[in-house]
Amino acid sequence: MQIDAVDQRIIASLAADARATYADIGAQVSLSAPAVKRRVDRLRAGGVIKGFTAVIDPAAVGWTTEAFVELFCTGRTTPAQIGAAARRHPEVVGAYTISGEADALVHLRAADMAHLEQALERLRAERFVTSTRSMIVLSRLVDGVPSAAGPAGTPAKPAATRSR
Amino acid sequence: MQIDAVDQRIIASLAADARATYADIGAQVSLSAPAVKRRVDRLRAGGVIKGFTAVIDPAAVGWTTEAFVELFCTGRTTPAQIGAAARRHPEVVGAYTISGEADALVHLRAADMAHLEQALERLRAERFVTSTRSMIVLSRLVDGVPSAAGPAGTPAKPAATRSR
DNA sequence: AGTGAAAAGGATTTAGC
DNA sequence: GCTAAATCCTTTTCACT
Repeated sequence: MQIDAVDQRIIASLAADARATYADIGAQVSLSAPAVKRRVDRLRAGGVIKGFTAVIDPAAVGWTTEAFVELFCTGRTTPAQIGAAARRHPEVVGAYTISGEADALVHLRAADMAHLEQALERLRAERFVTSTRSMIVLSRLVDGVPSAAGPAGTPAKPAATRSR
Repeated sequence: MQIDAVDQRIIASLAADARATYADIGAQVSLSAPAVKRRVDRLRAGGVIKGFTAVIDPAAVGWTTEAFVELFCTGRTTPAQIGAAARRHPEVVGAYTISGEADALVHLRAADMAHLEQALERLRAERFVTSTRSMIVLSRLVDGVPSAAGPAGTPAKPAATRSR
């Protein structure tokens, strides 16, 4: 899908405040409200904008314990299998296949240590998991609060990627 | 701050669709639109809802390369120092102090490998960083798309946390 | 193809209760 | 927290470039 500079700015604006009115966004990008809506509709239909969500303080809703878990899997385990398994556990907020020692990295969020341990047990019970290595989150320093200057807000290829 | 069961459901609804109208949310939780707005205003003021954002497909905006980097720091490095440093780099979308071998885990998102390498170099140049270990993301299996059944959508302490 | 203007239908928000 | 009313936004249609 094709997205131009104006689309980029609309995306940045929505990332910073998903409840902004089309008129407000239009003022930022010098477009009328209907024009903005048409572009947003197009971006949504094209899968560029996957949805709109509220940024919640996890602690405030009682999810105070977080961990990243490296998964070591049996030889013939597909990413799809890992993904399907990860989605079965509500505590999983992120899952990635990775290069390096481990096969996958799973981001867990739980109510407390006991809950986290329980989720971890469930995860380890998956047939393809041979072992795990956990990193408990002690403090969240930065966490996906798009501050208009984040990835979505900057040009697609910032600065340039020349090698040195 | 105090949040009741109705607040929880409103949060879940907004996490699933931040652009839902107050009337729609009200229909889900059996409240009138103004009542929902008052609660949302209160939740925002109390910091429970930190904002509203669009969920963007990183690939669509040209950020195709992602990595998790374990940071090993010098003895007397504070979380605040690491957090401040992390926020200086726009490629950082998450940063956490963790238990285990490393001191911190940083989630990076970049346009391509060259850009990622450049960001990593900048990060390694921070005075308190002694060494790093990178895990390149090969595929994103799950990534914070609150499907109404995620953390924010479930009761604060799901199931119970009894030990076995 | 894409934009702006206008009108009809809703949503938000401020009241009063 | 609800209802009601005024204001503002959204969304469609249509004409223009």
